[in-house]
Amino acid sequence: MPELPEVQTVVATLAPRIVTRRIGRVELLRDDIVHPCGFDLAKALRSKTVQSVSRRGKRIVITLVGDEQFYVHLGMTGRLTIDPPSAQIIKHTHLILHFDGFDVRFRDPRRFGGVWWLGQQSADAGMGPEPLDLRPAELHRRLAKTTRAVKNALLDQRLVAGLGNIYVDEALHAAHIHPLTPADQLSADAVGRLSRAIKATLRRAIRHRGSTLRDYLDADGAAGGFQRLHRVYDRAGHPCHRCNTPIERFVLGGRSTHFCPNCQPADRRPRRRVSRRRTRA
DNA sequence: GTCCATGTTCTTTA
DNA sequence: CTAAAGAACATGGA
Repeated sequence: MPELPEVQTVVATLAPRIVTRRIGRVELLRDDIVHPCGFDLAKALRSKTVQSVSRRGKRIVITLVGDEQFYVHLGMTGRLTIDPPSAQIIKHTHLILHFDGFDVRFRDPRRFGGVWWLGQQSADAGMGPEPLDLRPAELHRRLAKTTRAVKNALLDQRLVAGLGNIYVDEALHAAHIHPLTPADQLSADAVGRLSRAIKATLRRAIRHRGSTLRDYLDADGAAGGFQRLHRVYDRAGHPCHRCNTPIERFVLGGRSTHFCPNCQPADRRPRRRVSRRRTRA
């Protein structure tokens, strides 16, 4: 479930615990989560000290003293948590890094996530720019290269890195853009709104420590709070907070897509706005 | 049993 | 050849 705000929150909770700390024993309980396949991760990490923890797109990048690095991708259900060494090892725990006094454990039931050893390589390969420092003109240039629906284009990590199903739906609503709009047909004005909407949505989500719908927890085991502020995601049939029109849901590229038919019209220009922002609680 | 899920990548189709 | 659409991956919860 983790998109940029959730990954950022994991990095923020993990970094202060492990930076400058030394990894002791490494337990790899399931070796097919390691890439490249067959790489001896335990050997590479044992007795190494963590220099930094950062984020690139949805990747959690851990750099060791000596500048070798690896990244963890949480996939759909992955968690990277700090646990007491005495904690029971629950099902689907695939990797344990033993530090002095605590463990860092990677658990991922669906195993869409994993650990990628980079060595001296950068974590940038195949990644688009970071959305939080992407200029509108650059976003416009990138969107203009594809006829795909803007929602599909924004989910493409090579076009821009870090957005997923939740935040694309939320940002398109904030920008008043229909998800099926061909990416290359967006006006400069629309891309300007989209650029601001993406940044504002991500910043708010980070401030609220991400969204927990089902599986996501940060490194301290804490859930996010942004799901309570979603305007469209998982709100099909509920009134739009801006205009009270029921939010609609359809499937696009195998992903559920949520939008307000009044605020995000397919063709026509203007829209109605109702003064009331919220229905009673 | 059925459907659905915060992601990515491979395969198929146009 | 390229771009876009679909299927596949694996598990669990409603």
